[in-house]
Amino acid sequence: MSQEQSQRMQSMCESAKAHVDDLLVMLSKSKMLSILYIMNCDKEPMRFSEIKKRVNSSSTTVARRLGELEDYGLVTRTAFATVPATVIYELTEDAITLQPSLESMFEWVLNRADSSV
Amino acid sequence: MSQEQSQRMQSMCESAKAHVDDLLVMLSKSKMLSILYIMNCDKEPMRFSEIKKRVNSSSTTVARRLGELEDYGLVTRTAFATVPATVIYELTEDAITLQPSLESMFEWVLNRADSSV
DNA sequence: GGGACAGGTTACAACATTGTTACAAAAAAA
DNA sequence: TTTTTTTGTAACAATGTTGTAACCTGTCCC
Repeated sequence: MSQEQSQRMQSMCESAKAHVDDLLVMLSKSKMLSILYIMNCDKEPMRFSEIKKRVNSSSTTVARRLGELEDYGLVTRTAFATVPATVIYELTEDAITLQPSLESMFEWVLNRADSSV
Repeated sequence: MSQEQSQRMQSMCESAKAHVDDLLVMLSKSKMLSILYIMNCDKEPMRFSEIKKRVNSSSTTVARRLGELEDYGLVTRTAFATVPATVIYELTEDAITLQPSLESMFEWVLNRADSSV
């Protein structure tokens, strides 16, 4: 890492602690990163049941996480009055800017997994 | 994102789920991201008490998290037989290759924190 | 009327995690 | 001799989180 980056990191570390903490707590909730992960994999809008199936969790937890993501402005929820109901979730622009980080994180995991097999 | 990258992402999403999941579960534990964050900010080896103070948590939790990070090969623990004891923690080479991802994640967090003030 | 379906919500019991308290070790200082 | 310090660990009560089961809405189909 360059000196310049290092300094930026330094100053980043000194400020905005509370907000950072909030976000870290949110991202630390169970299935949260998984949801962002799978929505990141498959860029299409995704239905509730699809998300639930993919992260392998209960309706309750998935609903809770999606609600939190919506509150934080990371996903949008759109309901269609079809029969039966159709609700789709999409990452917001904001969430999409997080993609590169997640992606390189997952790549790191995979490289690691490869060399440890 | 390019088509090629998208395809890479796709194939990543189909394999090695277990490993990714392991990492996500580990990173989701309380204070885990915070610990990596502060160790990332301040690249020097860090003492137990310093980490504890910075993440504002109990000895028990900090010890648990550091143990998990050590098990996972992301930090090394070095004890010196001084009086009183001195123990330092450092990110491993492996963790350092993960830094750019975490760093950009933290940057994303900070940008968001800023704009929500 | 009675399903069936998607997409939830609510209540609650089961389970997991956290912090607190007590304790330990070792040597130097008071 | 007692205190002080750092770095933990063990036990356990308090707290937080999860999944389960039940229920709900709205509409189409039989």
